[in-house]
Amino acid sequence: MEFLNELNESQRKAVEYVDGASLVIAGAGSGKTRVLTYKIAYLLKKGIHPTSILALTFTNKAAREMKERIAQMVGERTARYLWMGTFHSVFSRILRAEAEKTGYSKNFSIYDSSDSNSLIKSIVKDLKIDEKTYKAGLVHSRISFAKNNLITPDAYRGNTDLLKADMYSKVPRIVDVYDIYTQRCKLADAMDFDDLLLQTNILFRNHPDVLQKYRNAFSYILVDEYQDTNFAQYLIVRKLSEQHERICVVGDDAQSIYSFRGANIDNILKFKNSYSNAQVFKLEQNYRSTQTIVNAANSLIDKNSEQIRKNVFSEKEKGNLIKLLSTFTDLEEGVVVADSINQLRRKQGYSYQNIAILYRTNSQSRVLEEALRKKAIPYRIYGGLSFYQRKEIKDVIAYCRLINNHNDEEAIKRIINVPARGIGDTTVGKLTECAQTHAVSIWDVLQDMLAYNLAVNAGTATKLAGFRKMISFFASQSDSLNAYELVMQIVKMTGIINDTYVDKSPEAMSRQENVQELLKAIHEFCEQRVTAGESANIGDFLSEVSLLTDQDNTDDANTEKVTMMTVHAAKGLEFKAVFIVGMEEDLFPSAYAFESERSLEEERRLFYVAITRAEEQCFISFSKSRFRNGKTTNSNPSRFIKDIDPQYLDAPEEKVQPSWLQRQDESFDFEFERKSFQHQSFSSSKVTKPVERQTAQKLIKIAAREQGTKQVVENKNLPVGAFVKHAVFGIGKVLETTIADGNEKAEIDFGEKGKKSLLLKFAKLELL
DNA sequence: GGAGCCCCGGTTTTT
DNA sequence: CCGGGGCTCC
Repeated sequence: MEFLNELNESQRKAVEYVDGASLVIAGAGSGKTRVLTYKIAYLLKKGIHPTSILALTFTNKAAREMKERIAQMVGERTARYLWMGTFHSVFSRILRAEAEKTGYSKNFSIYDSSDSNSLIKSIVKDLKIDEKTYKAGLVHSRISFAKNNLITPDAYRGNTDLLKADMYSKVPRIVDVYDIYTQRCKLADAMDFDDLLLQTNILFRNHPDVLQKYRNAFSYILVDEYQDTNFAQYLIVRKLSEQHERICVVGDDAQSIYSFRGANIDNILKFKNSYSNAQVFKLEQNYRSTQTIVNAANSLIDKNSEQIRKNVFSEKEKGNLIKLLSTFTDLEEGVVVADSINQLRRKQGYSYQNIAILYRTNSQSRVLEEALRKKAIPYRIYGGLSFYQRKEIKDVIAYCRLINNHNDEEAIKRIINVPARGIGDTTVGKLTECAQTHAVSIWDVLQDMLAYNLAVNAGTATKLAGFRKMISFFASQSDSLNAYELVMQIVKMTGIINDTYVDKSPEAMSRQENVQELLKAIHEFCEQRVTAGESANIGDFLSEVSLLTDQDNTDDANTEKVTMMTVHAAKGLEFKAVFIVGMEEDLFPSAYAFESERSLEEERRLFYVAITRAEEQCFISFSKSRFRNGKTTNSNPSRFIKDIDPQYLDAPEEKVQPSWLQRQDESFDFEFERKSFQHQSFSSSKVTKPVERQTAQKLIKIAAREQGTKQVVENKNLPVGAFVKHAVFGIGKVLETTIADGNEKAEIDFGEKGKKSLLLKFAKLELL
């Protein structure tokens, strides 16, 4: 097996150990995926049958890429039989296969988060409890937490800790919502994402024979990104592997950034508690980044208390220092980043696709976009609304779901009046209520409206019957037509396709394109399945598409464009140059992270992930003010900057403060005082005074001193409506203030002297 | 039942 | 600033 020579010693050891449980701690850029793929190839070459290998990942993309690499090593004909996929897709397959033991049908629908939220919302409404207190997102995250910890509604009711916690949080009825939510999902023959794991656990618990079957089937189990597993996932893996303990988990505790989604870092930290004989392998050589970047990242993560200590090192060149970029406004930040990108291209020959801009929140992308656009720098933004979350796409999918599973409540509610066919909210409300009282699905009510005493007038009844017949007709076709042919019929007959042709507005055009795109995707899906000799009906399509996100949209990933994404989305990727922007208190770390040391440490890991994306150059920028939620707020450099050993940082020469910023301080005195009166604590030096030259150390000291000071000045702009006095124009009223190219401008009405647009850095205005 | 206005609230998000 | 949801008016 000469391919093992392509590995370094620790990688090779990790690959060759197959006799028992092992934990591979893989530092950033240390060849984690390589170890996994080689290990699978190694097992296959040792004669293990591909169907006995279960490899679990967190994204479809990771699974697909790994499968491709393995196919290259051992051949496609072998690789295709591997059980490789996301937790959710693998276990949804098993749940469908074992449907008669689960209480769900094999055609069960999968509710995505928005389906879950909308169902929760309707339940909260039904229970007549306050919708503001019981916000769908909040309730969903609690339900999700419960499910991830295998706490059923009954167990929840018996758990005094949870009940108390809910009482203190003033949401004591969460448990009722959870209970009803579970019933409604069941009635709709639908599982949400968390159910796929919960129900798998329940299946294994209630049916030891089934568990045993899969234990025997999977003689080797591998788990990628183990630091991101939750309890439900941990237990599935544990149950499947506890007899033979031929399990290998790979991950990096330093890159655990999904605890808000239920991931439990303890799973990796305490792996040895579950598998006491486990061998631990550490991959510590980083092949991605320069020494400076690796060392800087190490010095940062060293500040976390909860971690598995490791010594990540790089043998690449030392490389440039991490450059700190300090600006006064977020607009200026955009300009500086754009300029630096141009410089990287000119002086170092980087191309756009070598460069990424990473931020903490999606909303930061806007200003950056504008700055790049102004300098004609091409970019591509990842994240935001995914393809499958777009309305028109979800509508079409909802038709498919309803045809496949008539009881799917969220699907029927979604499309019963799309395109508009005169079945409004009132009617849907009646239908839902009627279904509730008889404990049946909405579809059941439609089947026999008279028997269920549905109180609608004759016209509405006709429309409902028409809808029901249409869905039944599609369903009757679903055996003879493949997914593509059926969806084609749907979009034509329902008028969805015509709906998108109503006008030539950009929105309508885009919807049209999206539907076409979907049709194309379904077409490809069908062709692939047919080539592989598999069926390609609507159910086959749905079971794939429900667990698909467009993270793996590779359409123009290799084009000449700068990548812009959140740090979360950047995990696993690498770029020659990385800009981490908005490194400010309350933004990164997020203001939400201050509740606990744990969440603060997670933010630090997030920053660690960001830095370690860089191969050669890393830039960290922060701004002294930022436009957020409609307001300009002042901000201080992130505490995390001072966590990095200053010897790896190149701090900026502080520019002389522009006069407009200084005078702004004065003009805002009254606003300043009002606020500081309200909040007792404030420091008078909100803005760093001009400094000729600041070393990294000094700057970091300032960061240290300023962090923790609550912001009191909210609006740096001249207040609209204020009266000002100008040396030449006299007294005027402020109509509007804007910031263009980092310069604050004000539109001021000077009465008979007319309206003037003035740059505040030049106009000597006195606030009256 | 549907279009247009007002008010509120606003992290991250592999499935 | 922005989108979503609730409300009003046709």
